Amino acid sequence: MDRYREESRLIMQIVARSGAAIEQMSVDEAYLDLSPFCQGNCADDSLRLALPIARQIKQSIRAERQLTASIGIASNKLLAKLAADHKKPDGLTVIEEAKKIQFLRALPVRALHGVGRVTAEQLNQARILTVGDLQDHAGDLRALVGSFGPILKRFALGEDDRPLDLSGDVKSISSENTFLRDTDDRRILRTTLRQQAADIADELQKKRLAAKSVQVRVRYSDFTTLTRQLTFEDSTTEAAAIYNFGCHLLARHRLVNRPLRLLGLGVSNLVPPGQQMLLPLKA
DNA sequence: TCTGGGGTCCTAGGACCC
DNA sequence: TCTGGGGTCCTAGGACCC
Repeated sequence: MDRYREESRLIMQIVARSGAAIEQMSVDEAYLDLSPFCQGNCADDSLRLALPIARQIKQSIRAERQLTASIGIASNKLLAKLAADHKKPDGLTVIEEAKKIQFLRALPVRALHGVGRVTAEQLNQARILTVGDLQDHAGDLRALVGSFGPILKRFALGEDDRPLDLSGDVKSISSENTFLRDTDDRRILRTTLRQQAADIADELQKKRLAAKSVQVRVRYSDFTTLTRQLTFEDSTTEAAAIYNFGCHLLARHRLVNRPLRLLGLGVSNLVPPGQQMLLPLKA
């Protein structure tokens, strides 16, 4: 895994040479905003101006890392991702504004960002199978998918105004383990929790953060999954404290009343370390 | 996919305060 | 004492993404 991370870092360095603003999504995926370098006479002209930059990135990755990369060029994140996935190992796909409706029509609804197993099932039951069906749907999608309705409609039409998230802010850090065999052996559970607390404390230190909430997660043999969390006034960076809160949560809610398939520990409510509590001001 | 691990966001209910 | 409304915080679960 560390090999992956290192490779990822090197490739992101190559990508960064484009000068574009970058939002890294995972070890092997990132969005680039090339709009400052690609101002054409019309939207599709601008997209075409991105082509040589994309070719250069692919070539550098191949020359320097002996790896292929798939790139999608489009006017927003939704379409760029679909374009990148269009041809997989070594692709370069442009979705032009003039052709986006047509490109989307035949795709299953599941292809759209935010449509997972459950939402796809909801839509399918209403006989909405493809993105084309969504485009043609006259009624209010809120009846089917709640507040996601208006966004889903826009996605179906290839419209997406989500900006790149360049902040790099982390909201939570967690670690979990699935046991080879379900267990309620306290020694095994304590050892696991202690290691997880140590890993989390390491990450907190690397990211220069402290946590104000601790959360445990258990999963039983029937796949029932429970989480319990605790928020405190002072923040912590210490493995021992995180471990203790984890033990406390497990005990207080009697979560180990049968063997566990999975045990997880996490922190959230992250703040700069050593931050003092703000005292309420009274006039 | 009889199901691994690390995340984010949304919703809904309850507690608490004014 | 009971009633009401609004706002905020915490908690838990679930859907989704990579």
